[in-house]
Amino acid sequence: MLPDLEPVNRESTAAIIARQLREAIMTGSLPPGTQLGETELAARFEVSRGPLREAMQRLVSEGLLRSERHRGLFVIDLEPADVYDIYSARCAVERAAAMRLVRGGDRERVAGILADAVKDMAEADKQDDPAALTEADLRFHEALIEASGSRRLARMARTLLIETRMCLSALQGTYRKDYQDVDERVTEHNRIIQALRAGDEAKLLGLLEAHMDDAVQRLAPGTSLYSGPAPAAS
Amino acid sequence: MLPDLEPVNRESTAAIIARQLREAIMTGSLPPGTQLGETELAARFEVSRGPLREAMQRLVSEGLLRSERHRGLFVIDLEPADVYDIYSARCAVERAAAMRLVRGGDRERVAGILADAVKDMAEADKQDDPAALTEADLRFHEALIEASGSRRLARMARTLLIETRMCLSALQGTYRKDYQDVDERVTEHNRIIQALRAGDEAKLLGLLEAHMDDAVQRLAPGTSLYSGPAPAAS
DNA sequence: GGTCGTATGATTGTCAACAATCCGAGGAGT
DNA sequence: ACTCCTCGGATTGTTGACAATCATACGACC
Repeated sequence: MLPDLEPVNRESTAAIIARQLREAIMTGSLPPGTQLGETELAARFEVSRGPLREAMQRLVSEGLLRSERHRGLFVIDLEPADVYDIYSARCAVERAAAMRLVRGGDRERVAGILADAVKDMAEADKQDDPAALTEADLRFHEALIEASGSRRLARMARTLLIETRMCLSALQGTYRKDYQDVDERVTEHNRIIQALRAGDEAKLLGLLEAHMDDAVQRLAPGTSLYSGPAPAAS
Repeated sequence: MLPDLEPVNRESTAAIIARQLREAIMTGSLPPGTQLGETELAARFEVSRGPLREAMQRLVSEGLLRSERHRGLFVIDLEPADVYDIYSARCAVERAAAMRLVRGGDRERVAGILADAVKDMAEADKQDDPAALTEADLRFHEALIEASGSRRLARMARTLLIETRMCLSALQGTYRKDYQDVDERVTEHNRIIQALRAGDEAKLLGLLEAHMDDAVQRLAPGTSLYSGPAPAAS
C-alpha cells in the first residue's frame, strides 16, 4: 500500500558527535597529535562529558584516535609508513568493491555517478581549487564503494578515506608541486569508469591498482605498492 | 643503553570490556539478536554503566552491535547475504596481507607460524574436535594478517574473523555434514603455506581466493565469490 | 647549579541520581 | 471481540559530583 518506509531508528547522540569529530579530523580542524580536551569539547557540543566520551570511544576503535590512559585522547599522527599502509588497504577495499560491481551491479548507473565526480574534478581544476579537487576525488572513491552495496567495505573505506585526506593535508607541500599532473589524474579516473562500463574486470582492477600506486609514489617518493612495505612497517 | 623498552600505556577499562564482549559474541555466549541490558552487564563486569556504555559504543562502530535509540543495543544478526559480504571482504583483506608478505616480509618465519596452526587443525581433526578445528583455522588467518604488519588490515580482520565465527555458529548444522572435507581444508591451508614459501604471489593469491570461495559455497550453497553478490546485497 | 621531593591545579575515570522514553498490562468504550 | 487509551514498571539517556591520576611550578637539599 504505502511505498516501503524504513524503520525510524533515530541517530544516537554519540553517533552525531562521532560524525562531527570525524569531519573535524578529516578537514584538519583537529590536526594530528591534538589532544581532545573533554571539558572543552563537551561545552562546544553542548552536552555533558558522558555522550562525548562515548563518541570518542568510537573513533578510538576506528583508529582515528589513540588513547593514553589518564592522559587523554589524541588524534593519531601519520608516520611515513602509514602512507603505504593506508593505500594498500584502500587498494584491497576498492578492488573488492569493483569486483562486486562488475560481477553483479548496475554498472551503467554507477558509471554515471562516478562520471559526475570526475566532472567535478575537472571543474575544480579549471578553477584552480585544490581543495575542491581533492574533495571530488574522494567522493569518486566513496561512491565506488557505496555502490558496491557492502556495508563492511563501506565502513572500512570511510576510515581509510579520512586517513587519506589526513595524509594529503600533512604532505600538502610536496603534493602541490606535482600539481601539473591533474590532467593525468582525471584521465586515470575516466579510464576506470570506461573499464567499469565495459565490464572488463581485469582491466578495471589493474587500473585501480595503478591508480593507488601512483598516489603512493606521489606521497612517499621511493616507495611503491609493488615493491612492498617500507622496512619500518607499522 | 637499555634494551628498547616501550611506553607503558595501560589499557583503558572500555578496551578491556570491549574485548570481553567481542569474545562473548564470537563464542556465541551472546547470540545474534540478543539485547545487551546495561544494568545486568555492568553488574557482571563490576563497573558502573558509564564504562560499559563506552565499551559498547566501540562495538557499534565495529559493526558487531546495532543500536536502536531508547531501546537498547543488540548483537547483529547475520542474513544470508552477509556470508558473501563477509567473505568477499575477508578475501580482500587477506589478499592484501599476503601481498605484503610476499613483497617484503620474512616469508620463512611466517610460514612456520602458519604451519603450527595447520598442525593444530590436523590434531583437532584426529580428535574429532570441531570447535578446536575452527579455532585453529581462524588462528591461521589471524596469524597471516598479523604477520603482514599492517595495523589497519589487522583491525579489519579482527572484526571479520569474529563475524566468520558467528556465521559458522549460525550455520553449524549444515556445516557438520560437509565435515568429511576436513582433509581438503588442511590441504588447502598447506598449499597456501607452500606458495608463500615459494614466493609465488600469483599462486598464493589464487589459492586464497579459492579458499574463500570454497567457504562461501559451503556456507551459502548456490552462491560464489565469482558469481557476484546475491540480489539482496546488504 | 643541579637534582629531588612536594604541593597545586587541571584533567581524566567512575559513579549514582535524575529525566526521558519505551513496552506491556489492564480497562473503558464501541 | 476489537480498538483505543492510560498507567505503571523497566530501561535507556544524560547530568553533575566525587575520586584518582597526571603535569607543572616551586622550594629544599646536597
